[in-house]
Amino acid sequence: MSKKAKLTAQYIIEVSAPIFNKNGYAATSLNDITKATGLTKGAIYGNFKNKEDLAYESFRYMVKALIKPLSKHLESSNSPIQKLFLITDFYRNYYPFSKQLGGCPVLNIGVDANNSNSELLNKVRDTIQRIQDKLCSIIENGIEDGEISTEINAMQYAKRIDTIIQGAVFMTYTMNDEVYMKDTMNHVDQIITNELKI
Amino acid sequence: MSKKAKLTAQYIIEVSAPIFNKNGYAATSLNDITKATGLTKGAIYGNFKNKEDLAYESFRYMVKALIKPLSKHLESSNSPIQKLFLITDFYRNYYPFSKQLGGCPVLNIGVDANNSNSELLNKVRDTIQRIQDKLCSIIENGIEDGEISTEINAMQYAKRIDTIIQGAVFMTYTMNDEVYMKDTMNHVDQIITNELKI
DNA sequence: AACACAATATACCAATTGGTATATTTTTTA
DNA sequence: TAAAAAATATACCAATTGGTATATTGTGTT
Repeated sequence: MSKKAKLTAQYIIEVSAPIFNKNGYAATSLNDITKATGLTKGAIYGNFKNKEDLAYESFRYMVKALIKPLSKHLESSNSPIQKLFLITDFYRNYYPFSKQLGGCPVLNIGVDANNSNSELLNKVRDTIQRIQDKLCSIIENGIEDGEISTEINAMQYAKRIDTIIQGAVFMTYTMNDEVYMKDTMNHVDQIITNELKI
Repeated sequence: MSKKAKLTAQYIIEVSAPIFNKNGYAATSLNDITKATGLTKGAIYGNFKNKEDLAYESFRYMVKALIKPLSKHLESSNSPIQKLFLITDFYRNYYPFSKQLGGCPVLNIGVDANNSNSELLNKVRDTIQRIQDKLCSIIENGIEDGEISTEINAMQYAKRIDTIIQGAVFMTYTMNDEVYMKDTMNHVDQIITNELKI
């Protein structure tokens, strides 16, 4: 793949990702993609094996565009407890942020690919696992640092918090009401304060 | 519409509903429906205006099939606090129960219809609203009966609990792991016991 | 049983689907 | 700057899409 081709491939991904994210796999046609990119099928199929391959790469790109700002946001503090509060802080603004990417890829593609047995579903699962592992290690660090109670099952709370956040994402989008996100993040803060924090 | 036609219409709905629920609107073709029902397009379009109309009626049916058993389950007790525990009890078995209907219609159709501006999306929103209203009135009854603290904002907690439950549904399905549902319901029980109950 | 009417099946429609073989253009290398 | 190679555009494919007009079958009424 030449320098040029790499750039076009990247360009196609960046344009296609929000479309797949918004509409789902089946509801996104090659015509949607050629229209949006201004390229032809020749360019698309020259750079991607097929529609599924492009959807897969689009999801990978979307997750990166989501995780990077979150990771950066977490750098503002070294305290595990503060990092947890930074997570709820990040998600308080997640609706407008993710909307500009066509929605939450984990939620949208997770549901969309659920009955497909595709590589896409595996990638979504892998993404969720990574997020929970990251959360888990923050909690574990908090236990080591003496900020978080030793009684706490780190992975259990990582899963819980992630589950609650995803519920808030679903509700916020479906009801088109940010109150769900804001109030749910207040609730997660309560959990951090009352159950995790020593 | 004759007695016969009403039966076929109902039959078409019952067969189509799990298909729409599993695959989503765009990924479900008329061919899928004619194959599954053993009927022809003539029969489908004789009983429904178009594909969207059938999807709409399918969702309505799916919600009924979901809400009725829940309502029945709640009749086991008159105590509002016990009713709340009966809800988490119901959702502890929700994965196998809803799987047989092709998944959770609120989650699946909610995400699927989100960028469609369709009547379907309005119906999903309406369904969520109804569930939360029901939850809210249980909490309000609990406050009146002196089982639940008067400090509690009933609607706020109704939304919170519903949000958490939907998160659990998403996680359970996407990760194909009932642990999410079981642990999340334990967490909701904690909220009921520690925050709502007097 | 015969008629009228409703319900379903058949046969078709244009438009769109994902994908490909080939022609043309652009980029890279020598 | 030519030649080689790679990337993109064009033109096409069979299959499928949602939907409809019409023919056929089934049902209820008298």
